[in-house]
Amino acid sequence: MTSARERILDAYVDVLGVEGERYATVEAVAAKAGVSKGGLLYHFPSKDHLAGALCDRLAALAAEDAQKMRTSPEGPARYYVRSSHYAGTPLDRAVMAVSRLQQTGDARARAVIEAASSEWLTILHDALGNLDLALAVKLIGDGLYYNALHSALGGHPITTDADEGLLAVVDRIVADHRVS
Amino acid sequence: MTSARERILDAYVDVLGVEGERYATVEAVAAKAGVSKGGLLYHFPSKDHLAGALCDRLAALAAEDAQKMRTSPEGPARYYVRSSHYAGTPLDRAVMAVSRLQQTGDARARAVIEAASSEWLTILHDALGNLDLALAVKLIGDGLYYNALHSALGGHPITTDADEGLLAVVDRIVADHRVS
DNA sequence: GTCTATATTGTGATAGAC
DNA sequence: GTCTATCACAATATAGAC
Repeated sequence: MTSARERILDAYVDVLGVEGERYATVEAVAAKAGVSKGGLLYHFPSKDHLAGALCDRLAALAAEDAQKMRTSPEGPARYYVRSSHYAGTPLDRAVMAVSRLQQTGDARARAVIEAASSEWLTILHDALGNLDLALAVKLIGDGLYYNALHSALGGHPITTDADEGLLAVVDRIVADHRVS
Repeated sequence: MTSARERILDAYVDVLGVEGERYATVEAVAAKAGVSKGGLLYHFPSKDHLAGALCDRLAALAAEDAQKMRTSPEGPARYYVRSSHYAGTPLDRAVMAVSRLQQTGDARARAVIEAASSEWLTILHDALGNLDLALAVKLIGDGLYYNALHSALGGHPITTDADEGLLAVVDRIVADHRVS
């Protein structure tokens, strides 16, 4: 049995991702986690603490992912674009949730997204040797997140499969710039 | 002097874009527009009507833009990527505002963004003749919006200049695929 | 058309029982 | 550790004066 703390955090991610920030009330999250409002507020003294814990979780998951991306056999560019297709992984869900949080003006949410984003761009730049090219690849991945962000609400479960045609275009862009 | 209705709608776009959905209360919007809460609710019988009017405004601006994009001398691909850099145009501001609205689960916001998105992709597909390539270009533009969405909050005024290096990469991608 | 109350509801947070 | 009240406050919306 996972700890109550983790279950509550999972429920928060879930409600943020599926219903949106407006519906992620303490009561709704508590209900989803199977505890009462008071029960939740024992583990997280305020809603703000809950948000902070979520940001910490994303920071940890993003650091893990950066490591995988750096050492990926297919190369960071293909890895980034492929993994930017929403597939419901813990990282995907955390990014979606914190993106929603960030829209409320939460400064930590902004900072953690900005940090991860900057790290991913650095990895692409290191691998591709060209900042404009790295930016183009990064933006394709970000665009996938943007679309997921707009598709995921209102109970639409999304999970887009990695798009082979798009990946082929990315491969080609990268290859074309390498020979120049 | 613009009509009070338009002034209120402008204020709504402003607050949504700069402070976020959470702070876009009827009172805050009314204050920004220089009227009272009751004054606002005379023009828009409910907050929901206000949201609906904003979606209608975006639909009109997006239709205008699609026309410009189709007939752009630089070509739809370069036009789309260049104009996706946030420059504070009425369309930029409306997209940003409705994106924020969409995050609350508003169905009309979702529909209008989805419709514009689909139209832009169609134009790119028609111009480039290759759906995967059109998708890649579209995603680069969407990625720019995604980043603007995260940068714009908390009083950070953004207005990114069009990035010539990125545009050059896009030109090259398009050219490379045309000869094949 | 625009304002000042006021009613109503929803939300975050506290207190204290178990 | 978790629950059931309960409080304090903010937000939408209404009513009626001007």
